Amino acid sequence: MPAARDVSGAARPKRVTLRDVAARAGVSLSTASLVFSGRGPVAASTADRVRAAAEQLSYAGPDPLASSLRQGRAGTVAVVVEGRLGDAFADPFARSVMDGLAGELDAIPAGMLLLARVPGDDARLLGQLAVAACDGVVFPLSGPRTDPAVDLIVGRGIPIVGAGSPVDPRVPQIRVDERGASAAMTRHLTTLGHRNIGHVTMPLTPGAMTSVATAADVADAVYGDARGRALGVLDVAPAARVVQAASLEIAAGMTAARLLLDTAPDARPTAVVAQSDLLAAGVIRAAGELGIRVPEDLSVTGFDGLDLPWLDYDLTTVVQDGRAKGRALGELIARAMAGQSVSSQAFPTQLRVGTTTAVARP
Amino acid sequence: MPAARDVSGAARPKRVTLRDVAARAGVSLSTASLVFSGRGPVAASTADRVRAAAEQLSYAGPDPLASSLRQGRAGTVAVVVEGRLGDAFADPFARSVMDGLAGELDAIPAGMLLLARVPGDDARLLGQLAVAACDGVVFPLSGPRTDPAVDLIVGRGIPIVGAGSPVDPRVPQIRVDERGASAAMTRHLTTLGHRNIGHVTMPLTPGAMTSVATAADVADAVYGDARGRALGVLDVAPAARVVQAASLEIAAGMTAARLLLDTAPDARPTAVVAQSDLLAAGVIRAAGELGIRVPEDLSVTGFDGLDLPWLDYDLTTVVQDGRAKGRALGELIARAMAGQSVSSQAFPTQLRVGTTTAVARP
DNA sequence: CTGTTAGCGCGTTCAT
DNA sequence: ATGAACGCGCTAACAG
Repeated sequence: MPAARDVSGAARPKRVTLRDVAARAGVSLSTASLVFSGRGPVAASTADRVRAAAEQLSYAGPDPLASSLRQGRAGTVAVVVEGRLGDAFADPFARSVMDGLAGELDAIPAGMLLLARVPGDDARLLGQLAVAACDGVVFPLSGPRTDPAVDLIVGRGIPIVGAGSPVDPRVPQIRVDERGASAAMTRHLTTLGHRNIGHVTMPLTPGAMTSVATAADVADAVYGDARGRALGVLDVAPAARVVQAASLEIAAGMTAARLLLDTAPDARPTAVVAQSDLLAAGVIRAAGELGIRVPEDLSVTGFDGLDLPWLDYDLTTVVQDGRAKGRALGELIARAMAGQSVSSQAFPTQLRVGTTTAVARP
Repeated sequence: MPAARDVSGAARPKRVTLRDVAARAGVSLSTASLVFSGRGPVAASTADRVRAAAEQLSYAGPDPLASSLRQGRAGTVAVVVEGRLGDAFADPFARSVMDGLAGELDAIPAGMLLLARVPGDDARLLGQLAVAACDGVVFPLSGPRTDPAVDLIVGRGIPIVGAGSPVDPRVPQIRVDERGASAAMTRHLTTLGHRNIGHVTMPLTPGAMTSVATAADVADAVYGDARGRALGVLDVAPAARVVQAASLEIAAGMTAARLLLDTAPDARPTAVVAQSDLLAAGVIRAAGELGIRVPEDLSVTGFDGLDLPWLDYDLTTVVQDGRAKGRALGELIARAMAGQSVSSQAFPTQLRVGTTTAVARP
């Protein structure tokens, strides 16, 4: 009694395979295979017979799993986002990056396997990456600068690319000069005469709470982009008071801003550099609630260059094209998966002056 | 000369397999397999030998593809979102549903394969579904009421679940009584004395433009939730003027609202029922620009019950728990994939009265 | 507790 | 243009 399927043969509705179709059509297995993949030359009449047989047997095409195994490729790229799914996509800039990336993956073509790094549960991500069938891994959003996942993925012989993180020689990047852009923005403010500058950072570490951050906190930041942007501010304004926001949401920006603004008027910053447009919107809102006028009493800057129609200002910000960044990531992983050697690339940003910054009042 | 790999053997860095590890450890293939899957009882010393051998050969664990083929499961659930990725996640409610769904898929455990139905390119989605390795398909957001993808997926013998769409006896649903909730909301307004009611719908069809919609347009709507909500309004206020928004974004709500509000004051609606909170925010904003006060001159209602901190009102809306809805979808697909028979379930909503509705002025 | 055996469903040589 | 064979890498069922 060799195989168990003989036992259950009567009960189980045995699945129809390419072999069955070939038999029904009176051709060999390989011929039927060619009909479905469209790769080899098959006589039209033969092909029709095969397709007819498939329809009769209600065969829906080659099994993706078996096909993948045979071809040695999963047809899938894993995309790692930071935080819960709902949070990861809360930032419009993140969405535009994902959108551009999705377009390029479609073109490969490859499916997009979405993996979330839930804060405080790195093990889950590692487990998923260990068993996920994928041909490449993309870290499209800023994550931890060092990541144990890299060893794992490299160990499986799968290419990785990132957008600034994880920092590892084996991970080619689409890299933005966060520090330089942030420094340029801060210089814009000092040029306008601002001397007392506040800074609202994105979370520096997972599970961050709203808090005042020291230079050491900045230097030790887990998240590379937040670190870079904060360093850029401190490069130009070493005395800047730095407050860390608890998330990327507007409400978090408001909370952080109050730590900066709810003080005696003469100690209060005349300008606040926020690390994202949404945080900047929160700063503006908090200022409004405190009766502080923007930009007369307070200049506010953002980062990313989002389109925020509900904001009554044209935000001074650092513009980066998220869709293009996503596409660049897609091209990078596509080339890496094709076996070509790829290397990190710089991605441009541009300072755009809006109506939220003005000369400092004497 | 049987196999080609003998030819390329010298050149190609042959991949290390479980067989190699077993040989190195001096155990049989199946024993090594048990060590990695942790399923069978293996002597601790044997297991250590195997793991040591794996490390020496830098073997990163069983190939997911081969493992999947053998087990007959991909370990992946396809999740179909409507529209481009960036757009699909623009709606916070959609994000909360996805978040809840992701949590349940994690628990199965299964990966989440994200597929987007790009408007005007249904073929792409069908192609992806035809070759995607997945054990189930979820339509978590409202899509077309009829969908050719259903035949394809059912043909592959894979379970499907949805949130109101596609409408098909083979697709169990987590179903919201859109029509009833919308009618109840409209009744809230008529009870307040409103007689001239306007309605802003979500897109009724793919590629919708801002436009006045007739009863026939509503009846023919492709998207089931938009249709149901509009029918609910018309059930209670048959004379309601209906305008279709071009997207779910605030700006689209503003544009649509102008069609309703930018008229002679005595012809203008005294209340507008919007099909989503974001559209309602657009209506409020458009009203503000036209000097129309909310709720004194105009009552506005939404749908979903989002948390919109930047809105200066507490929106009157229909609350539904998106996270819970996502979880319900996850449980449903999990049970279906386990071979259990599942059936559609009702999902509750609740009318919440805020500060954007008031009695109609005489 | 370990080894042996038999495929999962397909794509790809080669020879005809 | 077609068919026969082989094995991708692994796991499930047995036997010992």
